[in-house]
Amino acid sequence: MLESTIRKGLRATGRRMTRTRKAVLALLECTHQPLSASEIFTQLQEDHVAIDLVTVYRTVNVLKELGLVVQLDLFQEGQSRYELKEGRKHHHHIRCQICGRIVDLLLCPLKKITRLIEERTQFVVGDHTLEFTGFCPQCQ
Amino acid sequence: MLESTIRKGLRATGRRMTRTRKAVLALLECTHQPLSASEIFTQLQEDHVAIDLVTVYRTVNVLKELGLVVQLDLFQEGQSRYELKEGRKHHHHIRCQICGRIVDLLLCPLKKITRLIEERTQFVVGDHTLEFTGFCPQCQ
DNA sequence: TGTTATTTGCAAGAGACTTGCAATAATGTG
DNA sequence: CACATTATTGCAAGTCTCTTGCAAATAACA
Repeated sequence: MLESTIRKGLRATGRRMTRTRKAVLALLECTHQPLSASEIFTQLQEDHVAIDLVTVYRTVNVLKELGLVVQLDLFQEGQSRYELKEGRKHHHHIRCQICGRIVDLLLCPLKKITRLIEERTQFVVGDHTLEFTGFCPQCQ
Repeated sequence: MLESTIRKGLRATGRRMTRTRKAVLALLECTHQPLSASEIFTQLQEDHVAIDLVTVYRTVNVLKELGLVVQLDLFQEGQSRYELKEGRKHHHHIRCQICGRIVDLLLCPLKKITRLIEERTQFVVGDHTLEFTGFCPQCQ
């Protein structure tokens, strides 16, 4: 996404475009895997971007609030991952239990299910998580 | 489940039936919500059962290894919950965002989806999580 | 009842994430 | 462009969930 557009989004909520926010956005933009905070931290260090892990956490939270980034909680990983939204459709993931690779599943089969659940439970369904684990072609 | 059956399962792996294991099992048996370790701890304290939080963690892990208990990681809760398996079918949950109440969804709509994912990704699919949040009838 | 190995409680540690605060840097104004 | 203002950063320390080490307690079984 255009930096100026993001800058406007930040300004609209009284925030500023900073060196570190640019760096995190750029990293998420060129990475095709959802990254954890510590992975973002490590990768930026390798890229010689000075940033603190605390700032990574604060940055992904801001980007999440702005709706630029989605937070994923994958199956028993014990940490969150973040990926750029960038106009992408809501989707789910499968993670290889061996190598940890995460692949997007370009579908969400839950629309009918959601309606069924609302009928049966009388809940108003908000959000859902659906994540798979398994063995990828290389690790089988 | 019968205590003697569980005792046999424990013995078969060189383990023992203890006061604390009985207490955790009994609590899970009479509770109709998946409980977190700290909830188990607090509830047992109120019931005047002397137990350490560490022992709760160790106990639920043993019961999980024996296949007596299922570990749930609900949507962005930051803690695991445990519920008795007791011959119950695989199922999912919905949690109220306001009051935290958890309701069982007595269905799993993912068999066809799993096959579709295996075809498309060439993964061998192992496990999955599917959890919903929303607003329960009382909190709407 | 006694022997032995498992289990427990306590203290301490690990890992993910948050908060307080002073120093730093982005903004937009003159 | 320089300045004043206010958000942001880095550091230290704290929180929370969960794990590990170890000596003392207890279950199992002869």
